[in-house]
Amino acid sequence: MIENLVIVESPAKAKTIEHFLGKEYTVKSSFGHIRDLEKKDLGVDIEHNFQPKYEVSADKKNVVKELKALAKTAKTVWLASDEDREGEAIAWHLFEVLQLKAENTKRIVFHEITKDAILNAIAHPRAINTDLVNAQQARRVLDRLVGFEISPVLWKKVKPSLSAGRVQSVAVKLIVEREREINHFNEQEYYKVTGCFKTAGQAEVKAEVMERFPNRENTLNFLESCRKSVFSVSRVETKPAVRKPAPPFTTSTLQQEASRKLGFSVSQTMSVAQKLYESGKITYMRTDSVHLSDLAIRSAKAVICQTLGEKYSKSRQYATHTKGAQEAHEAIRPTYMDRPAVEGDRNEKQLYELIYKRTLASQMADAELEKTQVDIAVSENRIPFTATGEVIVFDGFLRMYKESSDDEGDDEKDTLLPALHKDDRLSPVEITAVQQYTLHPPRYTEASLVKKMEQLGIGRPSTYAPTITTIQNRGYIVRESREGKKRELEQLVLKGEGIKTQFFKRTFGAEKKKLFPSDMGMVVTDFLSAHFADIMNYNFTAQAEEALDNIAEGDMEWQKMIGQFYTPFHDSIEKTLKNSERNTGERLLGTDPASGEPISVRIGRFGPIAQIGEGETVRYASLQNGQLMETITLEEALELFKFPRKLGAFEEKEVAVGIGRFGPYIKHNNVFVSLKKGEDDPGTITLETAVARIEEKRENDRNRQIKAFDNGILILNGRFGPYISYNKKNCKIPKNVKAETLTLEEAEALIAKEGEKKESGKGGRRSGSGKAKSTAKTKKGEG
DNA sequence: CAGTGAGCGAGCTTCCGCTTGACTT
Repeated sequence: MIENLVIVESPAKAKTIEHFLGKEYTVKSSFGHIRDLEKKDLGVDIEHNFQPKYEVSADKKNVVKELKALAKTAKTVWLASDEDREGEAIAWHLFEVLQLKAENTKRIVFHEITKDAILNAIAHPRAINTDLVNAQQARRVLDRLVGFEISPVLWKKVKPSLSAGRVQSVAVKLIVEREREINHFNEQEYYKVTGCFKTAGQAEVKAEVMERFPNRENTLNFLESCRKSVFSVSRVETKPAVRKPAPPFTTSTLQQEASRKLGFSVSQTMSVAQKLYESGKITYMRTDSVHLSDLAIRSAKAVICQTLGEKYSKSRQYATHTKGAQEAHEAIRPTYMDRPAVEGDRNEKQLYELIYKRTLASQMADAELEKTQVDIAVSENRIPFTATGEVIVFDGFLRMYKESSDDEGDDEKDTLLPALHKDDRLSPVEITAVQQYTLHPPRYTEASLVKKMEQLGIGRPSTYAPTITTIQNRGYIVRESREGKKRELEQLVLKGEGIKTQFFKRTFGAEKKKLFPSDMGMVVTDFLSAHFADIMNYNFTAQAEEALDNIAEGDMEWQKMIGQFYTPFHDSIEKTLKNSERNTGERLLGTDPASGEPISVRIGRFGPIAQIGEGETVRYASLQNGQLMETITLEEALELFKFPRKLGAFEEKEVAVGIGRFGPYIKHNNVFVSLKKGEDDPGTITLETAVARIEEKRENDRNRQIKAFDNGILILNGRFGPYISYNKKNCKIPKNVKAETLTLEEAEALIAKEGEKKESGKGGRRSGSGKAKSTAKTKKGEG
């Protein structure tokens, strides 16, 4: 028999709250939603006014059992899920599934986990808000209808197992459209002029010409005029400026900054933050709110005043402007503001420090700057040089934290200018014009995609990371680093009397961990845009949210909203199934000059291929990594058919060079050897070089080997330390066993053990759900 | 990990948002 049962969503939260409430209250967690639409089938009864068919989720059966038992004996049940659409629905599902009674069930909400907030909530219970619950049901049903009606169309018309959805399809579209912008980008050449001058007192002044020069001739003319010119200060303007701190972290801004400053992936940030949350070091990490509790603001103020002085403190409350924000939680902040560092692994320490500094900085004074702009007139030309200086008068929050920007290398520095006055004469030291090219818009990183999604109101803090994983697992996009191309650039230098031309090399287009669309991503995006334009519209979610708000306000019936959407939507499903062709994204490139047969690209069973001819004489070649069907040229496609190229024989076996998924390789006696990047060209490599590469690989393999037993068991050094290799199977060596002294018997015992594990693992997987399968797939892709 | 790409057909795939572990390498 218990007095009070309080149910919250998260177990970590339950623990904290139990502390605040004392013995009279038993606090349990529902672990999020406990019930959902039927896993199989549509789960929505279209015929009967879209009646949802709910079932308790498989992994929540035990939770429900426990809660039900407790609820039976409790005098009062307090439903304390979050105060947002999903939280209200969780409360309602709990009420239904646990068969609670209205007279002893109370709904309470709090936005911050402080004692005051919780006691206040207990003092002001309310009933479940049915309108808000209905808004959630509408959201859920809408997403199910979109996902489960469109995906099967893709299975029929494009490829099995593909998926489409309100959020993921638009996320892919963003990446596809950006790629096309880049492909269609018209690069412009220009010259940028910078100058170094000296004052009468020999102080150095660096300045640049703000105007871009469109071509070489133009630039030379300007330099010529500089040669004959005198330089003098024509204007000095000094202005005070202030910079304000950024608001404390939300999920999205934390993901962005952890990506920029720490190099974390979006999901890595979330799992590290989860650990910090579970150990009570930070507040909840899935939030869209920048709100801070009064307690947090007060204690931040105390810490700042004590460590830095009162003038560094400025208490601020921030307002959330994000589209569709629901603000059920606080911003992400340290639980205790007087803890600048915490225990934990390296990642936890780093992420905590970031959160700590950002939160404190948000409660600090503005930075005060003095910006100076100086124009330097060129006597023989109307175009001036401009020098800018920035001096920090008072560092304020900058002492603690500075937000990074997505534009790399655009960091402003504290540049000090010497004292300059109007009409001061300056003598030129060196004037340099550098050839430049305008840059295409940047590809998305995981974090910048999250930023964009948040701006469009697509997805929620709890789904940003999983959505990015999903669209990669489906093969719509890839995250890759690509090497850029070196390019020779011209530099014109005016020093003394002469103008010298120099050349230097710079890398263009290098990409680090950026998101690229695959051919499949492009084909599916085009297919969906052609047939389901509404859903692919960037405003679709925003418009749906408006309708959901109406439902939440009680101004509209949820079934009515779904009905208005469904009729035309289902019509387009039927039409697409009936009228559209199977879509492989086929594109005709031209004719093969050798045979005169047509050459085309399309998505085949194993991915994108190029094809020459048809019928008996048909020939296929896979596209290379990084090549897209949309942009590949006839010449590049013809190049693919030159492989595999036979080079000759070595040790009486054939040596051939080919191009595979991981780049160019040499094949000899069923052994594959990669070509050396930057050195070997698959089109021209000789037998001699190929043999040298084979020998190198053999040498490497020998070094890898720790021990070899007579019966073919090998002890090898691998990426994860020493392991046993036998019959192409690998087996880990436990940490407490020394690889060098391993005997044959011990090795065999380990292999036998590994075999057992595999067997039982396989059995489990076979009977497991589809989820296990997709995890396996992911592993393969990463490996 | 890297030569593949026919055709048939059974049985399966899929959404978004709330939550944690349970799994390997």
